[in-house]
This record gives sequence, C-alpha cells and structure tokens, in this order.
Amino acid sequence: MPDGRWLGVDGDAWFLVAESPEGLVYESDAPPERLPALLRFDEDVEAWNRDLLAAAPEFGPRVAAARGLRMMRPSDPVEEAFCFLCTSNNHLARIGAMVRSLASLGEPMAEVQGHTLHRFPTLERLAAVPEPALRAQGFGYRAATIPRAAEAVLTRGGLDWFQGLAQRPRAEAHRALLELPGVGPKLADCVLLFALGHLDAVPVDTHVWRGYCTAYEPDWTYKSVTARRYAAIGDAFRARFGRRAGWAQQVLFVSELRAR
DNA sequence: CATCTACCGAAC
DNA sequence: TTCGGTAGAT
Repeated sequence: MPDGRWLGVDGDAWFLVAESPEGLVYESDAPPERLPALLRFDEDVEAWNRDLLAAAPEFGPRVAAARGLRMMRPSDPVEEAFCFLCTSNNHLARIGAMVRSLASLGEPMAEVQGHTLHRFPTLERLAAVPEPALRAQGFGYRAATIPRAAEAVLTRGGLDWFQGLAQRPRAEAHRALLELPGVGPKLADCVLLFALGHLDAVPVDTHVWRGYCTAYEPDWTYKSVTARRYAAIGDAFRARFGRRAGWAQQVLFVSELRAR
C-alpha cells in the first residue's frame, strides 16, 4: 500500500497490516490467532537461533544480520506452489505482478481499501487457463508450465494429494513434487519448507549457493549447481542443524541478501 | 556423474 | 550483456 501498510491474502483470509512501535497492528476477516499463526509468532525464534549458534557458532553474524526475519506458514500448498512456480529464474517485481495476475483469476472474496481481493484460483481454474492468456500477461515460458502443473496435481488427487505430502517423509514428498512440470529441486524444497511443514527442507537458490560455497566449499564457487551438489548442501545442513535446517537456510539466505 | 543451452523479461 | 531455476541434450 502507498501508506506503508501491507495488504494481502492467505488462503481464505485477508490481512491489512501496519507496523507500530508496539508491534503489528492489523485488520483481518479471520480470527485473531490467524496472523500470529501465519507469521509463526507462536514459535520461539530466539530458541531457534540458539539452536543454530550451538550447532554453528560461525552463524553469529548471520543471525544478527537476519534479525526480524519471520518464516511464514501459508495455509494452502496449492497457492504456495503456484506462486513459487512464478519465481523460478525471475526477479521480485515481476514475480509480484505475475502472482497478482494469477490471483485475479480466483473468486473475489472481499473489498478492502478500494482493492478487490481474490482467493487464489482453484486447480481446475488454473488447469483451464489458456497458455496464450498467460503469455499476454508476461508469464513467458511459465505460461505453459502453470496449467500443465495444475493438471498434473489434479491427476494425482488434487488438493487432498497435495496436503497429504505433509504427512509423507520429506525425501518422498520431494520426489513427488519433482514430477510436476516446472518444479525442480529448489521450488520443491520451498513448498516443503513453507507450506508442507517440512522444516528440514533446504531450498538452494543463487544466494544460498554463494553463501554456502564461500563459507564451506570454496572449490565449488565457480562450478554449477548440479543435482549432486544441491543434495549435498541440504544433507550437510540436516546433519548439522537437524530440524532447524530450514531455519538455517533462511538465515543464510537473508544474511546474504542483506549483505549485497 | 557434470556441463551446456534454451527459455523470458528485467536491469545493467 | 548478465542474471536466474528448470528441462533436455550431450
């Protein structure tokens, strides 16, 4: 919003959030516990950081640099997956435009501050979107993968199948997500970490790769991210940080970003 | 196994 | 011209 507030949707709820010296002040159509749940205010981030520092003291400066970071817990894995489908090989401004474009295909759910807010479109709706329509909206080659990925999810059982991945072992759920068109190892790990509650998933993007190579594998710096090296980073994080591996990734990611 | 290239727009 | 995940070829 122009006034610095943030207006957004998660699943079937909208939130209008402002920062104040006393903390977050917000309006929403959801019960009061919904935003704290979305931002994991019910979790003890300081304890997470203590776990990180106990396992890796060299994370000290990164933990300090990542102060204020929240790892979100979005409610709908479908919404999460298709938003992440927009992020591959892409920049933030364009991602935002694409996500808003997808959202506009969903059912209107509220009118807030003059903005019409929409639920994220259903899998059926996404599967039926003509590729040319998305091309015209600037989706580029993702215009083809988005409807195909929606079709692939429907073939496997739709939303129930997707939500069921939260109960499967992480490695198995990762393999299942890789079968979706346009979803590679990084996007699969993002969906596992944020939407499916697999807190030991470690998405490796360009920033995490750079930070990891600098700190732990200097010989890899000018090499490419192969499937083997990708997996090795996640395994190393899980061996070192256990259930905090995903949080360690978040801290590494944000500290790298903020150092640029 | 790893490396290369195409994909599409944005930013340099 | 470089950047950035995925997919397919080599």
